Amino acid sequence: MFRGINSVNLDAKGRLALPSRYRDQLLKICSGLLVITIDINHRCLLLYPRTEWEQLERKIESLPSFDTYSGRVKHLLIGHANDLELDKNNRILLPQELRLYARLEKHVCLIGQGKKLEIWNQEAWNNQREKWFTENMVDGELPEKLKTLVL
Amino acid sequence: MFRGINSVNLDAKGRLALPSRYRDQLLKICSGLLVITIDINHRCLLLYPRTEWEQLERKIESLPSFDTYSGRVKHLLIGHANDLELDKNNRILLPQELRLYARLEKHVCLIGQGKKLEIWNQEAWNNQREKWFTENMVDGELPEKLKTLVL
DNA sequence: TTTATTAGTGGATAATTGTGGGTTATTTTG
DNA sequence: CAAAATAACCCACAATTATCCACTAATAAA
Repeated sequence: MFRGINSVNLDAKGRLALPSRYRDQLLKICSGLLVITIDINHRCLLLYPRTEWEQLERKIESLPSFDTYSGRVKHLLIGHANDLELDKNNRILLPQELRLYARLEKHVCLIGQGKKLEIWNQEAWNNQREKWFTENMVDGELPEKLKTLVL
Repeated sequence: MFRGINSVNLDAKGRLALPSRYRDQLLKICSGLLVITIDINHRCLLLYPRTEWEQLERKIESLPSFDTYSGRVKHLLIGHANDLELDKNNRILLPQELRLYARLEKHVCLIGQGKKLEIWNQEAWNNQREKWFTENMVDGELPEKLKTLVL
């Protein structure tokens, strides 16, 4: 399980060093094999252990072929997915295409989100966070599950 | 499983070099034997391992004969299917007819989509992608499977 | 404080892949 | 059947990528 924020720097080649606390975990559950893809709702990237991704991919693939929205989700998620592997220094090389999409330059944020890690442009993350704080939730729009959630 | 985007160039002869990461996989599952056909929903091409295609073809053939849409699907998919084989440099020669249909010139995109690869005119792909990003999904129109998908 | 160990960073080298084109074989066409 | 067009095959160069190594900073132990 991934939790917490890390602020990390990409090097000139677009490599990202994962926080060492994730290292053993990743080697154990997926031998350092990962999959990275884009997030559809925000301009950020999603990093999955290969094993986790494959489960998700099966679900995505089984979405109906002739449904417009399903096709879109398939194209965007699977179409942008890249296989990655940890190098000996605990780094991954982010594909240029995805770096451009998420507008990643030097300063990026790693956000632990359970089964996956999110990778944000640092500034974009700060802005998004501010937005979430200031925007109010409208009660009528909350799904049942959220309404009954006990923190 | 095919995933991810590759930007590739057709050479003057209309040959397409497949990314090397697919090579071993293709030789293993179908000895480099492929089938290419057109996509019905977009102006792009679909590339299947021969083995995959044959399974799909059986399903397509069994579609009801007196249904208008089924007939259309049969004609378009099976009618445009071409057998291809990888050459020694890991390339395939795209039939001219199909190249014209998908308006493929020099710059094309290869999009991994699970069991198949899609081949797009690069510009067409970029446009389509932008469209998908900017158009919002309408909640009421989402199929159940998509609504409950957890990324 | 000093030393040892690990984490983070950068870069050189070697291997692989992408790309182009020349040559030979095969098919098509008049 | 000859000529032209197309396709298959092969080689070689250029560009990119992966791999490896080395240095510095940071942390922990002595």
